[in-house]
Amino acid sequence: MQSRSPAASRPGRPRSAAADTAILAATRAALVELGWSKLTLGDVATRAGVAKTTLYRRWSGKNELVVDAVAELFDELRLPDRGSLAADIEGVVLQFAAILARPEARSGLMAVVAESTRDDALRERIRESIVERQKRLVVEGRARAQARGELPPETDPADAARTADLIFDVVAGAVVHRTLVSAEPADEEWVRSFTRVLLLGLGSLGGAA
Amino acid sequence: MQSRSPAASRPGRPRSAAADTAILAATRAALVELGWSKLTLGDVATRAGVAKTTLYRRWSGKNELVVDAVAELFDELRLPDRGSLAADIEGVVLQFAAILARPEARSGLMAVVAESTRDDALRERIRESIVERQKRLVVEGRARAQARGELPPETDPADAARTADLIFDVVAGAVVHRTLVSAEPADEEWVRSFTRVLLLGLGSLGGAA
Amino acid sequence: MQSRSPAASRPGRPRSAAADTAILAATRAALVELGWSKLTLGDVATRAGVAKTTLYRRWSGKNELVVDAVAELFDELRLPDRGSLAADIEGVVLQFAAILARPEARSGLMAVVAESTRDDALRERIRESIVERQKRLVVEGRARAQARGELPPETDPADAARTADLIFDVVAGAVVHRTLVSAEPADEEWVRSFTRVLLLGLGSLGGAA
Amino acid sequence: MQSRSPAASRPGRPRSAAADTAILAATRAALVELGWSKLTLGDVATRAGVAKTTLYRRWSGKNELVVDAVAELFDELRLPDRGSLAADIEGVVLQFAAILARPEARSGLMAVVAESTRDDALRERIRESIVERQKRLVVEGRARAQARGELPPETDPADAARTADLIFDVVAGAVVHRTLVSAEPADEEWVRSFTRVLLLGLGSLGGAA
DNA sequence: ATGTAAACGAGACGGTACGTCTTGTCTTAGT
DNA sequence: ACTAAGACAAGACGTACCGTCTCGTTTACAT
Repeated sequence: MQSRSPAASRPGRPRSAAADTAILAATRAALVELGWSKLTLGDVATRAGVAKTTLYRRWSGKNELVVDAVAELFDELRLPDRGSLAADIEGVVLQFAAILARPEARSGLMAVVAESTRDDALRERIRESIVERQKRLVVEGRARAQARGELPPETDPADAARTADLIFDVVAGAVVHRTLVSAEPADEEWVRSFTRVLLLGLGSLGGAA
Repeated sequence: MQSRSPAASRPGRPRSAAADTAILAATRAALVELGWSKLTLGDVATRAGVAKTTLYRRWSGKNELVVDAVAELFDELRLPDRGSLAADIEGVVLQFAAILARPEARSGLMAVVAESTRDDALRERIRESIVERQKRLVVEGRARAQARGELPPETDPADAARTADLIFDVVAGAVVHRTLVSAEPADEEWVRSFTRVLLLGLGSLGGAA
Repeated sequence: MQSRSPAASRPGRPRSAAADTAILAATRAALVELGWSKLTLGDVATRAGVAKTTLYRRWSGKNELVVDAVAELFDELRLPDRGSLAADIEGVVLQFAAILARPEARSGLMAVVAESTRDDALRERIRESIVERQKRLVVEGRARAQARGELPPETDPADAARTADLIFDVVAGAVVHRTLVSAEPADEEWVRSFTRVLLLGLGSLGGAA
Repeated sequence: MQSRSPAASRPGRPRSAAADTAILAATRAALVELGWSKLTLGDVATRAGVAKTTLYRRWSGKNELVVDAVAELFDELRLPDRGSLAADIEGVVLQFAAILARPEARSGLMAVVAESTRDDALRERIRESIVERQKRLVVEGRARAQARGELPPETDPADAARTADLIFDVVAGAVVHRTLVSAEPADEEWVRSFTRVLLLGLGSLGGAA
């Protein structure tokens, strides 16, 4: 969705707000049924009850459309306050895994990431709409853990940012890899093991599971 | 590449061994120039100096072809013996990051993973050709660390397998996410930080970088 | 060319009228250069400056297209009034022979007739577009000869139709066979001999040529 | 079938005589089932229990093969002695019509004639194998009619040849056009009408049918 | 009996065209 | 100015045949 400057009352028939919603919903439905590679913009337009022209007027192509359709899914994520850092991490990872279990996310997310390796504008759009937007969970979680005394307060803000990035890559990467590449469920047992490694390191795995 | 039963001398003209090599090389070249979504099998055939039919006789489609072309890249990975578990991990992660920095891997790998979310046969092929094949690095690395006394020996073999899977998901996932999603280089500094978290846990990050 | 019901203003962009003309002309040009069997629809589309889809939207295949392209050639035929039945026949047969001497007619006509032996819809299309349309020449010629008193008026209309069919088969068949099978020119001398046989019968051939 | 110079015992394995027979029969069977345009040499080879190479060793392509396969059909034609020229003509025309009613002849004959408009070697082959070979019927029929006194003896041999060609074109052309273009049966009634016109001319049609 | 040479079956090969599909643009008429 | 509908140019898709080739095997004749 490209922002229209002041959205001030421009001449002519205004754009239908309902169309945007219908198109994004139709995109997700098509992702579920067909997957990314068999999804066609003509089909999405038909499902949304909209002409292809309308669709192209608002998005420049399939990739941008899918990014927007998928990005909405991740806005559901909430950081629960379960009383401890470990419990908080487990909670948010399980939510993340649940989203990745939905076919519209599975197929769409990896596809646009793949496309973004050759399209800088697309990569920036993904970063804005998905990555940076969810990084808030790491920042909040760490602040809460520091308040509880579970983690030391950081000194250098640049260092803090670098650390947040690292944690985000480790957490998101592990869940995505488990779910999409290894194709195994990120269930409660796995999440507990993962959280222990994250907090204590590999050495902690020696003892009881 | 599908295994021909015993390759026993069947009647008719035998398949050209050179064609396989040429096709896979052409596929990688096309991935570099065009990326996955603009790669066409007709173009690959032309680059390889081969007819489209020859290509379809050996691979059932673009996805299978790209899996094979990309899988060969990861066979270069070696587990160096650098004297400590941390150093070994850093070494192999840097190699992995170097492969993911190559455009033929970046574009191809995520795309086939995306496709595999809707194609079980493809997912199995990826697992066989890439995931399980490289999991050897985790197994070897752990054995070496246990020999050094850096990690406790495992007792339950089922548990050992589960742990290897977890480590693989964490390592591979983090590097892939850093490289392709966050689109930041997995350079020596990042690899050191990552390895420290992996071995010691989040708490270790408080002190000096 | 399939008639669109009332061609009433249907929604959407109307079909380009220029495309039809360009396609049929391109088809004839391709018949001249390549002949029927090497004519490809992709090539016709390119020559006409039109996409293949546009072509397939209007014709169901090569045969239908060639029938339409060839049929237009025969619409040039005119029945001259040369004062006698013999002279009229000679005139129209020479025109017919001249058309069959053109490569776009030679190659196309026989080919679609051959195809029509296994395709009833195609046969009907040929009959409508070519055969029945030119049968007018026989009907007009006979009426004129009857007006001159050269032929007796017919009594039974069904019999008249049967006779017109017979004459058409004899005339068209002889010229086609001479031109395409025997591959000899249907020149003035031949046409004179043929007309004499047609009017007077084989016995008339005994005397002077 | 290209004649091998002296067929003298050349070295090496001799060509299988059975293969020729099987291939021509398979060609006719394929013409019946598929028609000319869908007949493929690979399919003919399979039907004949023969490799494609064997087929190409003997015929240079589809057209040559079909000419040979169809030519054999016309060798069945016999000139009956029914006592009068009219009866003789009717007899042989009915035989000719019967052959053209068979699907292997219908589809194949016109197709190769169409192809021959752009291939001089093919036209010559058709003339040799089919046209000139059956022209004997005209020559014999005329000789018999002259012996009976129904036709005057010819004086100029060149003129006689020209007349035989004309008659052949008229008879063969009319039957082919009736059968394949008009797609009406050349039944006894039609043959009687046609023979009357041929012998007596158009004027004879005025009276009773 | 052995050697030589061509024909044989099988099927892979480089090509070309097929008819369909999707893309992104364009042109109409209707709102 | 916006919409729905659909035609348009472009070009990839995966399949089918083409006619050629490369195999290993078979069949004849001439030593």
